[in-house]
Amino acid sequence: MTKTRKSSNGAKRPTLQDVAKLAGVSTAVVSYVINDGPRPTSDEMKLRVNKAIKDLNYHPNAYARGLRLKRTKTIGLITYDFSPMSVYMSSYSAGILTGLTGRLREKGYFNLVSPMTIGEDLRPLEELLQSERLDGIVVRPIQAPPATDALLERIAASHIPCVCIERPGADRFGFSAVTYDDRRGAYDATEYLLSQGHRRIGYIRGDTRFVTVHERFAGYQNALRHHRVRYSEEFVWGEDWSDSTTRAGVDHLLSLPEPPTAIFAASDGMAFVVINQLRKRHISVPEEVAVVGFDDIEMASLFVPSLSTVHVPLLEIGQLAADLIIEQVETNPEVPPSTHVLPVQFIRRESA
Amino acid sequence: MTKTRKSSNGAKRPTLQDVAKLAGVSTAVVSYVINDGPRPTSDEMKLRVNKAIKDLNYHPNAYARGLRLKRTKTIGLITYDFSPMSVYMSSYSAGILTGLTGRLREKGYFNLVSPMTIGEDLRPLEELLQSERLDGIVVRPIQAPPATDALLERIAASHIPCVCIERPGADRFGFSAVTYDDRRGAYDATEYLLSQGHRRIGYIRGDTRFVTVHERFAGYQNALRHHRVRYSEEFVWGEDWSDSTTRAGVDHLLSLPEPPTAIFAASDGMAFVVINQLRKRHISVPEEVAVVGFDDIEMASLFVPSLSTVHVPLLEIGQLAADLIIEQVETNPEVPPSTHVLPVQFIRRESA
DNA sequence: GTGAAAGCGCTAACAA
DNA sequence: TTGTTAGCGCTTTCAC
Repeated sequence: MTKTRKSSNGAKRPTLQDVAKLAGVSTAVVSYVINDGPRPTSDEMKLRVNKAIKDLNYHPNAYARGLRLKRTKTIGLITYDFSPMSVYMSSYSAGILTGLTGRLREKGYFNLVSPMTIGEDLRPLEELLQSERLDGIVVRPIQAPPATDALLERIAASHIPCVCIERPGADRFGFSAVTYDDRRGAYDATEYLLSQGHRRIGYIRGDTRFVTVHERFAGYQNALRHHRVRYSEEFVWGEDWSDSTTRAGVDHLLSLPEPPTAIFAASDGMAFVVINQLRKRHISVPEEVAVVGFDDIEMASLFVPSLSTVHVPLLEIGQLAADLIIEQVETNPEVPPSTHVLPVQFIRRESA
Repeated sequence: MTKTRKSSNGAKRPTLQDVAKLAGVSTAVVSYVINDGPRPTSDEMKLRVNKAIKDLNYHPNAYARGLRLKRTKTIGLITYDFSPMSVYMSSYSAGILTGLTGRLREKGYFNLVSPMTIGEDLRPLEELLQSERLDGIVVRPIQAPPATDALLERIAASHIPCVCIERPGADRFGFSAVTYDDRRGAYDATEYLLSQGHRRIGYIRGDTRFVTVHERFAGYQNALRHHRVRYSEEFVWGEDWSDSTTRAGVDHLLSLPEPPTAIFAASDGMAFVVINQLRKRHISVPEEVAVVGFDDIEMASLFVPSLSTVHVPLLEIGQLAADLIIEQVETNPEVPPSTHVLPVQFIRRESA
């Protein structure tokens, strides 16, 4: 390979200078034409310049432009989870990511995914924030305000526009947020089970470090209370998402003198394990024990039996977050923060 | 607009100049200290400069540095799929992404995910390539060389180092590649079924536009041939991944005068649907019909019955791709392209 | 309408 | 060793 001009990349890319030279105009005019402003240009200039751009296959250098404009067309997605890479691993966040990346791209923005692990040193984050790489940030904190404050504090201190996804940050940060009504979803699912005549409903809770786990649990309790059905702590199980804990929960529930006739698992993933375990013990679903999940991930409709669950509009969450952050980045007079709570919907399938 | 501070972000970030001023040294020295070269500095300078950096909480502007060095510490991941966002949606690519992002991050690189849709206009890609945002590219083309040539052609023309994942590009591009031996995996899985006494093995193929689909199919055929078991076209079904096609395939196979005793689905997702459909028809798995899948996504071990399948080292694929692309970016004398074929492994579980 | 030129923040020659 | 300074490619003020 011949190494004529540039250090590593072979051919030198044309610059705005080259375009100007070829078109026989000044660099200013080229810039005006490209950006359609801020000064007007004659049609003839436009034509000449555009021809030169085509001929050279010229594309502006994003870094030069970024340096000058302090605008990078890049939005960071920061996740803050216990496992470094659960961003991708769960179908749940895959939905959010898909919505987010898609909408950003439509609007000409790039998406820099940066997964942070809870408890991890925040210095890499600091570096990312201060390096002026990002126009805006979408952050997905899964814990309640106190736990995520350190993270959000750093982001706030950076003065980079930020939108929270799933959980709002503490009010004082003034970040907009896109969340969904998981309490209501759990309420609806529980109410459905009650309407089917179930009076003893086991609840597999999930990792209690997640706020959403508390919200969903509250929905379950509210529904019971509202329908005057006795709530019993022995029906509730779980401190984490693990398969073993979930299976132990099923065993525990079945060992009760009056075992539940339905089990509400606070995530689809756990619901699958619950069904798995019930079947291992030769208990049919939904005939002997009904099971409902939460999230409506793709597999929910595929599973055998298909899973009754609460549909969370994951795609829409991502899209709305993209819209909000771009609005904030592009609007100079800061838009007042807003919190959007998206509705969820109970989906009845075979398992309950 | 007040020129003193910053345009949108309130406080102005400190620059290298500020550090130099505070430390009472020249900007060159600050740069030397930060980058530990290219000129030596005295320990006293190092101390003074580092103190100033701490005091100001200084972090270099990535875009200024990028403009100067032509190095952005950013690797693009370009996927080329039929659906715009299947990157995230499948557990399959989630595994690859996790490995890739994780390793890049460890080595101080950022990851810009850019999903391309097959048939889509390549102009956005062109823009990304020419805008000097990326140090390197990891591309995941799912089709065979001729179909992906246009895409790879553009990448090659940009002279940005590139590594192919899953499928190698045509030789002439000279890209390194990380792939896995899916033909062998299908061979092993088929051989296992044969060893269990199955002689009529249905094959659900998947979307034939994917190269991997052909590879896996070839493995199935090879195993049959090698063991002198009759291959019959009526045992093969499918032109896409859809649930309906898969279900129809099961119905078709069962309707044969001599229906298969085992079904090999070329992806775990389809295997789930196959089992689903078999159960709908009250056929027990694996007693009446054995089922094996391919990929070993997370759900495979969770499913009821747990799925016998071919384990693909998705994480390792991503990690190795990261290693290769960084090596290429950071090594000036171009490293010769290499193709790495990772081994796969048949995992026996309950379904077969 | 157009051109000249001053920087954005950084690195690395070139001087000292 | 350290300081001075010329750019990287772009936008935009200022002059014409």
